[in-house]
Amino acid sequence: MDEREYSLPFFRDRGFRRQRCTACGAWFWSLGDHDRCQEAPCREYGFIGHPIFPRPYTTDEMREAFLGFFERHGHTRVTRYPTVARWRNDVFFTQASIYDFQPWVTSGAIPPPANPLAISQPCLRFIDLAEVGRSGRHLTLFEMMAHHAFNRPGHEVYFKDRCVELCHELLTVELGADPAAITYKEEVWEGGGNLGPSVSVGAAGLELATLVFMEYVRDGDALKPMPLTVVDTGYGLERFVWASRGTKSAYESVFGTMWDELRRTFPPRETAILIDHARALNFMLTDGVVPSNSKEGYFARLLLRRSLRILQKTPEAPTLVSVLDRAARDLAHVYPEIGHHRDDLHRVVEAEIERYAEAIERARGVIRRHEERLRATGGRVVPDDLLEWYDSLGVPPDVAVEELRDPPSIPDDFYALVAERHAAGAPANDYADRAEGLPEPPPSTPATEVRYYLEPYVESFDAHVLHVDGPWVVLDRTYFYPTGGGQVADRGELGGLDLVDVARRGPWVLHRVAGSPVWRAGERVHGRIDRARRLQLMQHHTATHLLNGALREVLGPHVWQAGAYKGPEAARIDITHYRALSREELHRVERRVNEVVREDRPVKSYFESRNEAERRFGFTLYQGGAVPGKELRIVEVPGFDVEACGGTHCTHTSEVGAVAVLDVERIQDGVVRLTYVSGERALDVRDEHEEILREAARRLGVPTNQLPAGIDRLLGEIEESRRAAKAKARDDLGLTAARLLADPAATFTVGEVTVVAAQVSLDRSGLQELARLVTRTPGRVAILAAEHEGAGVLFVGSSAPSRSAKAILESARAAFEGRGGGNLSAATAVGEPGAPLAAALAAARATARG
RNA sequence: GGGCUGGUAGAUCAGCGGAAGAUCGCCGGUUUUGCAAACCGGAGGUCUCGGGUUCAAAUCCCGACCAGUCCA
Repeated sequence: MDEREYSLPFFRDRGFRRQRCTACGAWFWSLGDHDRCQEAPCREYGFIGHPIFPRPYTTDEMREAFLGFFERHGHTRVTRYPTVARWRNDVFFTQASIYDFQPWVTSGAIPPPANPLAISQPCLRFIDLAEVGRSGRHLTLFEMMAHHAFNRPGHEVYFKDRCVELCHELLTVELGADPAAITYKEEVWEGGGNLGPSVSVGAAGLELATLVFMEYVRDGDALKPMPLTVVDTGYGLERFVWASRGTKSAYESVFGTMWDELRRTFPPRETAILIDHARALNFMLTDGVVPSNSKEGYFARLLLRRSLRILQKTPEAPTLVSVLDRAARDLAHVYPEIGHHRDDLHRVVEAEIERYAEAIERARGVIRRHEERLRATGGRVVPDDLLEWYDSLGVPPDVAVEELRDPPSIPDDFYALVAERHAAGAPANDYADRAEGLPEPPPSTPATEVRYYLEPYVESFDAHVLHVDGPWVVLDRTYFYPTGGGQVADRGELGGLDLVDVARRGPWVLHRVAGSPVWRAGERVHGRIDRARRLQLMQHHTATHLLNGALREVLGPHVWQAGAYKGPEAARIDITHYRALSREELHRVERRVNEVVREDRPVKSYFESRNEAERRFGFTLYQGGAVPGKELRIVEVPGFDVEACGGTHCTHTSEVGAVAVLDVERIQDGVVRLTYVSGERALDVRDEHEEILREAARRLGVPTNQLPAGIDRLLGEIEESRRAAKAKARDDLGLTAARLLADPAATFTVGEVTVVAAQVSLDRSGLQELARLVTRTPGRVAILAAEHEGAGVLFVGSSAPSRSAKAILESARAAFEGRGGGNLSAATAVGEPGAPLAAALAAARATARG
């Protein structure tokens, strides 16, 4: 990046000098003279015992100082976003403040909530999980304070120069740092195909902030200016607090009195881990993560289980729930939503604690048995076994070792070895682009005016064609609902052609018709919506909201929508929940939903500013993932359910008719799927079910209400006749065995050994059973032959140690070109079709005699 | 989303190519004033499901389903 990018008027006018770090070689700007940049590792920490800021701040004070400063300097304070980044499919968690605005705001698709804005965003990062408590500064939960500006052509807010000036003023004027101590290091930031200059702000060995200026798009080797440039800053709240206190580790500065409290029981490292994890868990669980074995849920489980292990090792340790509560109390000063649903959060945690105990219990059994088996054969447990057990049973090595009589030593690099086992490549981070495969209208095409929100009951309308591309048509206005929010697109007719799909792309609604329309731009066309289908979709969509509300009421506020689909045949909703639904819970949910339907509550749909809506309803608005836009469309059933939603809805709950849940399944750990129908479909499905019952009852010849009893009787009869058939077959075989033993043509004796040799008419398993009956008495040999499916089968059984079944079979095999084998007590072979079975039988008989 | 374990009697599990087992529980008997216990006997199985390989599959291979776990 060209050095002119960094030569800002602010630096030049204020007397900053461009200098070069003798350690890392980077250029930096400073008012003071430094041979090195003021960041680790180029220089060591100089602020321990000598704080960078003249007075100590608490975390809350520092956050307020930052936000207040930027508010006074023209920024709007924006509330935090959830730590679970539901609006993105490439990451699980919010890892930086700019994540809040990606991808829609940074791409220019929608305006930011305020411009410029200031925020302190709680972020979760798990990359350095192992360093937490060890390094003295790493955290899984931290707050990134930031000021952001989004500049469009003609609407410039501020960029590099003003940004650096604000930063410098914050540090030196607001917080009182020595201006000469600060260095601004020149760096380059790159990500997501964009890049730009960035400045790293350091003092006394500590990197305090990074100022990033997204400015260019990489186009091969060339750089093209971005139409929208972004000021992306990041100031580590915890670092600032640490810098104001200069304690040995950041934890003592950041964790306040909770640190001192837990330190009475735990060593520093464990204390730091417990508090850090408790803080992170409070945010994750409050924002709707349910611990599980996959996706974001796994990270909650990881933190919970790590904390549990520490607590379990210490006899006088408090409970995990009380540690979480204690951390929540500190956070709730600024984030009142933390701790709001304390009881529900406890239930979630207790469920996970129980599951961990079960997993460990299961593991103990496996480990003990494994060692016993090894000891029996003179082997012993090796370190590799510990790895295997951690991987497949979830038992940490120190717990496994407790269970062993002769434990191996735990490898020092245990967790590195685990990582090695999972060396497989990372999953593809695909931004699923729904627009893919859709035509792109020319940019000059005016936006489609969407009418389905305002007048959801309109059935036919006229509109003008704006653009035609193959079967796709763009209109100036439309009442057709495009696929979105889990609701499938409308059908109907457009200009006399069947409408087969509707999709949204940017500001346009694209209509796909069957055939090739020859319409010109400006032509007037008539649209007619498939009314019955649309009504059904509306009913399903509203039913989804009602169900969601009822689920949260019955199961608790940890329930979040994790996906939904509303089709004309049925609808389904996936929810986060820590176990399968019981019949009783489902029953209560169903009752509640239908109660709300009968109460005929209004379903209000309206637009509201994002900030106002979030203030009134909180982030549970975003059940279907985040919705872009400064204005949100709110769908509210007062006192029951409020969601940001772009779908079409009934105006009163009674229009839903009824909601019938057809199926409940646990689709993965932590996620339950409900499939249901409403409206006309509920009646149809009820009719179908009744018909199935009636038909089943008719076939069974019982009244419908006696169906279960009738089935029991039938099953009993089947079971009985199965037993009878089995008994009869056994009896028949017994008779055959007795007959053969009494038949001198079939039976002869050699010394102590009785040999039965005969050709019978049985299938393969019949031969085996008969041989078994004969050889139940010791000292017997059974040589049985049968024709089966055109080929000869020979079965030899032996209870005489002197006669090997296998040897007898081997001697006869060649005679009928048989293939087979066996062991001392049983052997079988199948011959070639047409080969002489009698000869084989004779050969076997001869061997048994001899 | 990917890897790894596992799915056999009511429960916990063994068996890992040659004729389905153990322990507990259950039923019956002996013994005992009664209970517990001991001893003897018995019932209980579509070895998760579907394909394949093989003379032969609970066992090996492939695929589903279910559960557990680790990693992103």
